[in-house]
Amino acid sequence: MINTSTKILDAAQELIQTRGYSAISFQLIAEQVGIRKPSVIHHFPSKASLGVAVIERYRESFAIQMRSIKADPEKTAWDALEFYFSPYLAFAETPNRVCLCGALAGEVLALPKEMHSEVKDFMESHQKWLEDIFRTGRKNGEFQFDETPLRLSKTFFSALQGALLIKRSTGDLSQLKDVQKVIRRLLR
Amino acid sequence: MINTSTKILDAAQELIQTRGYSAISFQLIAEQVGIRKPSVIHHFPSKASLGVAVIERYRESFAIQMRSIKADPEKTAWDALEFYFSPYLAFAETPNRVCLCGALAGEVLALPKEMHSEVKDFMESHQKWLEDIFRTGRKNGEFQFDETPLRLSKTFFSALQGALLIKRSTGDLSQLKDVQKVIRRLLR
DNA sequence: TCAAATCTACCTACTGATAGGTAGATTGTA
DNA sequence: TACAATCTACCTATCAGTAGGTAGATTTGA
Repeated sequence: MINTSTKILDAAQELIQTRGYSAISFQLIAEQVGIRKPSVIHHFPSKASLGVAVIERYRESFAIQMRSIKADPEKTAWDALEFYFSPYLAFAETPNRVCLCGALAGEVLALPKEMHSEVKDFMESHQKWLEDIFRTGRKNGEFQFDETPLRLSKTFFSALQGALLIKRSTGDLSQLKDVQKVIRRLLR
Repeated sequence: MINTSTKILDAAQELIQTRGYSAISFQLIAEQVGIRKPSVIHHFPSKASLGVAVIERYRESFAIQMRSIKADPEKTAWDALEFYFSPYLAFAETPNRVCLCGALAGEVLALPKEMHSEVKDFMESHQKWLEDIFRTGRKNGEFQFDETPLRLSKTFFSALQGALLIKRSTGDLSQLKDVQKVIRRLLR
């Protein structure tokens, strides 16, 4: 049996990823979970605290998976890259769904201050992971490229986030698939 | 003397680019322009009609400039690319400002239906322009690349839109500058 | 061991603020 | 004088959040 707090976090995360933080409300989340609005507020006393909880859980689950990939000596840089690609593809399969932090970045000015640094840290840590994958892959001969790993990670992270954004308005899944294809080919 | 309708469109566009469509209101726009809320509604009878007007004006001004570049036989593919880059840089100089359609794509589900196809058409026409620049540039020997112009345009358009999005949350202008740098180097 | 105290989860009913939008009077100008 | 632009005053819906309370499980202490 999954508890109410988790149900609220699940509902809030999905709603933020599909509709955005400004567009969601305690009322909407309560309806999804099947309880009343003040009961949601009982678990998360403000919209800001709910937002922070959603983003912290999201970052943590990403971080755990990335750490386990990096710790595994069996995994190649290609494995790590494909692993990094996989959640983007999963999001793109759901209509209108983007990366949580991509959704939040789109409306930072409408966000409570407590969430700003969470979004910023998310962006920076993802770019660091990618940079690390590129650096390691080139060092061990898996990847070939002329750019610096830093600039390359910025470009390709931008492209992945942008692809989800664009796919949301065109409905065309190939936006993301083609971006991932191009990234793979530019590394060979 | 610039007329009230134009002032309203200017204010609405800037507010959408910095805060998003959901976050703006007739009240806020009225304050920026220096009139009362019902006076704004006199010019644009609904929020949806204002949104559509903003995006149509934006698309048209972009289209006019792109047509003039393409019609000019003096202009090289590099010129066209640098011209295409310039508004992104201009947006990035203003804190929190992104491409209008990037901002709108981030919240399509919160948008009135009339605006959906406008955003979609914007995305598709921008990718077509880029594809055309890449195809022409390769044909006349200015650019070298192995990918198809279509996939390359999707990737780089994604990267430009994504860079603005990310820059908004990190505040780091180099996100966009590095992406443009990488694109230039990958074409040589 | 049994009852009082406390905690958790949820409820109904409300507040004040703000949203988009309307009705109708007033003002400025050609 | 006629019309567009602007105004004040208002509407209803919805927002985040509060007040005050109920039901039932858990903990505490004589």
